[in-house]
Amino acid sequence: MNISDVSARSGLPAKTIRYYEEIGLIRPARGANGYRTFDDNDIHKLTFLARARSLGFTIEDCRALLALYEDRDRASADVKHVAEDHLASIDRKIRELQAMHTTLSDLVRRCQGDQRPDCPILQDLAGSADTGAHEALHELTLEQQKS
Amino acid sequence: MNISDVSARSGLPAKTIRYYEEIGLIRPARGANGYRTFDDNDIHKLTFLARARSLGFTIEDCRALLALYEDRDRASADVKHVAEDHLASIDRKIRELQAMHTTLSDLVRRCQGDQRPDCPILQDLAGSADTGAHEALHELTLEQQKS
DNA sequence: ATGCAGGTTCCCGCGACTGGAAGGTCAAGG
DNA sequence: CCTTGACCTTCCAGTCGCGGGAACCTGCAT
Repeated sequence: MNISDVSARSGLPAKTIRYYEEIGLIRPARGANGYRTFDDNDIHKLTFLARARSLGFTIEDCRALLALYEDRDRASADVKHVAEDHLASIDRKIRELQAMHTTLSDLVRRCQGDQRPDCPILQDLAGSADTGAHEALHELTLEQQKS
Repeated sequence: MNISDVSARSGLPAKTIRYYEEIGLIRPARGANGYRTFDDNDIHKLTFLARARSLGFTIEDCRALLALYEDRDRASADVKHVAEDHLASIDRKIRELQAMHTTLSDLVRRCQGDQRPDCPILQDLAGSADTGAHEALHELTLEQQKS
């Protein structure tokens, strides 16, 4: 099976599949012409990777998960650990985005959006700290800067 | 005022301030020794940028917002437009992350996390589509791939 | 023989920085 | 005057996960 077929089956662009080989996630065979030849196991791995990536796991997470997947003596605790760490980072990102959303939607709501130059959004960015939202977000982002 | 003072005041790393100059967001003066010399306006712009970046605006958004900020004849509608676009992209990201969170937290919850190899997380990644969550997320990510 | 759709490698670019090397400058202390 | 150490400068490389495109090779149909 050539790369474009595998691309269609896995949903991954051919470029991505080549990249995954380059970084050692898969090792497809090569035909006499130099073309990559994918077997069922390669395809299986690629769909695994596509699914893991779609859940937001990093490439290195995927490498670890793939290794665990192929290790029949793995402990499910190890898998769960990777997933929980990722889940926590998703949580952090959601909270960060929600804090932005809160502040921004408030500013947008208060902006007339007409031809006049007066604009609460610019006022906030310029540091006129009369809204309270500024400082609240600042605290939040400070808390989250560790990650 | 030298760069480390400005860094302390604006909260931005010196590296970042140099980068902002490089891409033309600020144009600090130079002393006879070649050191950057920042005036109040530079500092004002940098705190503006720090605030805008902390709200998730891209650098190009920041460039536009800064230009609007300095244009006394701007229409607040233009500012609002930039902010609304950004707000929409924040919304998309939140929904994407929430979809991941839903699926992942379900998988984590169902994983025993012990010494045994059986693991619903790996089963899902491997494509055993008996949960229903897989397909639901797939639909979602397909919808969102446009952005 | 020709065309074209596939495949291959290679290198550059993205965004928004961050780290580090190599070197110039400044103020204080011996 | 010399040294030390903290600053400043520029420049280059790396991050993450690919995507674009050049230049070239292969396979198959006409």
